[in-house]
Formats: sequence, structure tokens, C-alpha cells
Amino acid sequence: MTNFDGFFKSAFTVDNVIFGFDEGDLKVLLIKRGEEPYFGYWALPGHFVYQEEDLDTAAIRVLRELTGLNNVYLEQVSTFGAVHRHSFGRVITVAYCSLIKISNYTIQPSSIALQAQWHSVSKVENLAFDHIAILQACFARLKWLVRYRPVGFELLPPKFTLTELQHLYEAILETKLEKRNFRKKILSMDLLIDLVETQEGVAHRPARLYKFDRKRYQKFLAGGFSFELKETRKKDPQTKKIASSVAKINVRG
Amino acid sequence: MTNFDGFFKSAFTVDNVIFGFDEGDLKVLLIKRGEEPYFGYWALPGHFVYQEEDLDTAAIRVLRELTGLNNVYLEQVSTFGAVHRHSFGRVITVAYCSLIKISNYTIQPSSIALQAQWHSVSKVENLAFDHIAILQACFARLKWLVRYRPVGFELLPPKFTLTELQHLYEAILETKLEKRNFRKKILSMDLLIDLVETQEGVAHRPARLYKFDRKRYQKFLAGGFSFELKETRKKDPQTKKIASSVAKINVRG
DNA sequence: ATTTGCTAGTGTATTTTTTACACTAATAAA
DNA sequence: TTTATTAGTGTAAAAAATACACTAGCAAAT
Repeated sequence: MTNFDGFFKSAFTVDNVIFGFDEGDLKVLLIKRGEEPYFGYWALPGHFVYQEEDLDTAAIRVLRELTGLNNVYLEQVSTFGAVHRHSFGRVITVAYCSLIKISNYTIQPSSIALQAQWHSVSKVENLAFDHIAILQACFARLKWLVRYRPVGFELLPPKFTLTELQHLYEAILETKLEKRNFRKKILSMDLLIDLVETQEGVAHRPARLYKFDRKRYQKFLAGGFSFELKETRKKDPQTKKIASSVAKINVRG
Repeated sequence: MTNFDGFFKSAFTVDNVIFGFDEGDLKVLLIKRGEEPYFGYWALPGHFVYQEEDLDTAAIRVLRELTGLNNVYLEQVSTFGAVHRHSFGRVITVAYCSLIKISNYTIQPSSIALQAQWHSVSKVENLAFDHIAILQACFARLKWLVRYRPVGFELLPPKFTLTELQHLYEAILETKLEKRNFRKKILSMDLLIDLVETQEGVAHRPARLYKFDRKRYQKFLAGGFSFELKETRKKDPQTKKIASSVAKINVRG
């Protein structure tokens, strides 16, 4: 047997892009680093993976240590392994995307970080390591995902209004959506349960509250599922020309 | 500074799921392992990543050593890192999906493997390590991708007929498509160049040959792109009921 | 020379979905 | 009672998807 010892000199970490939604704005949870390298920089929460620990387990651990949350949406997105991305040696990192309801979140005292804070995704800059690239990859994944899977609900409180849901989509997709059509589409999916309750304490007509029908979604998954959103069609003739030659071929089943 | 030496004891590999299309069937290129562990098993082509080598570079290297091909479609899919997946120690692997034109492929003498061979994706079983799971992940990715990006062309020879293209889609999506509608959709995308040439040596009306318009695709990417395929709608009432409550929301821009 | 078998390729009516836009409804504060 | 503000609806017109039956062109068989 050839000797492979030379290869067993690397480490790997997980980094977690934790998204939340608040005040009509998509946020990401960042920590301020308390050690070198990049001491004092904002960074994605992450940690080395232990020798006897699976990747997903490590990602769940990081999430739990930071937020105290256990059962949240978590998905592996991609792996970053540029040779010199870490000064300690060869460290590749597996990026995870998670979606949490901000209202559930409380900073944990046993945290790995000096401090943790929500930042508007659109305003983040200058993170430690290659974390900006990781954030971008996860944001791109979220943008994609939200069109085909009803993951948006993971970011909202259990009860929400259709307008809140629309604002969430608009924040993630960075676009405006048409109210009438958005509602028609969402309701036609039969994935919302009308709680026959309304908002309280608002200075205008109170909106109806809904919750996500998880059971119904499970049934859809079994039978093939597609979930897309259309922005108000642009008036710009150039764009329109391109859009009109776009084609789709769906498979359902 | 805390001592992190304990973490620098791992290795990582890349594994490459190389798809090809031949005889109306989707194939994957497998190698027969010439060393332990799993000596003699079929496996995905892969290799350890060198200390001074980027992940993508390693994937490209493996592909070149096996096929001699250089400029092919290659995409990172996901990373597998279960604790005991490799008997030498902790080894995580980054899975890549690549698409090649089978006609371009010739087995390289300097190959890493005892032998390499195309296998029908639908018939593969019993691979080394967790390679079945990796293959499944990459196949799922391809199935998804092909609906939204015109990557199918990477698998066809430079000149192809619409029927060949349809058969490719049918093989990947594991479904039947309706000829008239498939053609309408594909042609409406304006991504094919009509070569005004026809097949030769067939015992029936010869089909027209097309090639993929790469330049036009670049323009589409800039302006937002969507690519889907719809299967002939099922007659089964249960399925139909579900399909009719599926909703889509597209963003173009 | 004609027929047969086969695959290529087209026309189009119908249904479904998308899009756009203007309308009505309900609440608190002025 | 009026005003401001957001919630929520009706619907016509356009576009896209679907289904299905048709015609076209070639070689081999008769």
C-alpha cells in the first residue's frame, strides 16, 4: 500500500450563514472574532469539525451554541478550499445556510464569539477570511431556493400576514411583486392555513393571519413540486425582448 | 493562541461524477479500483487533493488524467464527510459533476485506474465507499440543472437533431416529452443555430442538424434566464389535482 | 414504379396561467 | 364624520402550455 500520510495534514471547518428576516429586511447573523487571525473582524459563525464528528453535526452544533436553537432549517451549500484561505495551514470549509425566525433567537451566554449581531445582508462588507464569498454563495442559493421550495416560512413567525410574506419575498429576491398576483399564486398553492384571526394594534384595516401548512407541503413533495415567482414585467423594450424569448419546460410528477 | 494542531490530521479528496450520453441512455464513467480499500470495486474517479492544490484544480486534474479532456463543464455539487467513510482516517470528499461528449472521450494510458468504463446511470449499484450516494446527489443536481440551464448541450456532439436533444432530456428527466411542444419550446428560446444540413445514412426522412448558440446564451444569462420542461400532463386524477394546485412565481430581470 | 414503414416536422384549437390595473373594505386617528 | 392607510377582490386581455392530428421525405420492400 502506498503511503498516504502526507495527505493527512489538513483541517476542516463549517461556516454557517444564518438568515433572519426583520423590519422588512433580510439579515445575516455575524460574530465578532475574539481571536487571531482576523481578530476583531466580523465573520460567519463557524468552527473546526472534530475528528469524530459528522459535517452536519458540526453545523448543528455551531448553530445551537450560538442561538440555542435546535430544529431549524439547515442545508449544505458549498465548500471553499482555496490553498491559502487560512493562515494556520490547509483548512477547507463547508458552508451551510440556515433559516431562523428572528423572534426565537436569543444570544447564548456560552457563545463562541465576543458578540453576535444581525446585519442587513445588503450592507455587509469586509468579513474575515473568504466569508464574503461564502455569504454571497448562500444568498444566491436562498434566492434560488425560495422560488422552488416554500422555505420562506422558516423566516417568518408562526402567524403572518400575506403582506409580510410578500415583503419577505421581495427582500430575498430584491424585486417588487404585484400584490394581487402574489396573493392569487400563494393562495392557489393551498399551503397556507387561514387562521381566521386578524392583526391587532394597527392603525388601519387589520390583516388576516395565516400559518404554513407543513403537512400539506409534505404531500406535495411526494407528488412533484415547483414554486416560482414572477416579477412585474419590465417595460424596458430591450429586457422585454429577451424575456419574451425565454422558455420553460416543467416536469410535474 | 489556542493550539489547533489536533485538527490538522485530516485529508480530503475530490470525486468526479462524469456524465455522458450514448445510445439514448445517460451514462456515468466509472473506474475499477486497483488498490485497497475496495480493491476491484467500481468507483467514481477521484483522488486526494494535494496540499498546495485548490479543490477545483484537483477536480480538473482527475478529469484530465482520466479522459484527456480539458475544457469541460464542471461544477461542485456537495461534500461528503461521514466520520468513518474511509478506512485510512478522516477523509472528506468534495463531489464534482461534469458533463462530457462521449465521442470526445478516449481512455488515457496514464490512467489512475485498472480500467474505466461507461455505465448506464440507471443500472449502477454496489460502488466503493459512499459513491452511490455521491452519484445520486450529482444525478439529482443534473436533473434539476437541466431544467433551468441549457447544460444538456454539453452532452451532445456539436451537431445534433431535435429528436436527439429530446431523447437526452427524456433520459435525464426520466420521463416522456411531447414532440411538438418540446420543439416549439426549444426553438422559441433562440438558442439553436439551424445548420441547414441534414443527417446522412438513415433509412427514413433525414433530420435537420442544429448546434448550440453559446454566444446567445451568454446574453440571456445577463438578462435573467429560466429553463423548464413540462411533461405530458398525467391523466391520473389524483396527480392532476396536485399538479393543478402547484404555483410558480418567476423573476425575470 | 409503387407501396410500405419509418421518422421528421407542422397547424391549430383549447385550456390554463400570467399579467395588469382598477376597484372595494375596514380600521384608527384626525 | 372625514381622512389616511393598508387589506383585500374582480376581471379583461395576453401569453403560454397542452393535446392531437396532420403532412413530408427518405430507403427498402414489393
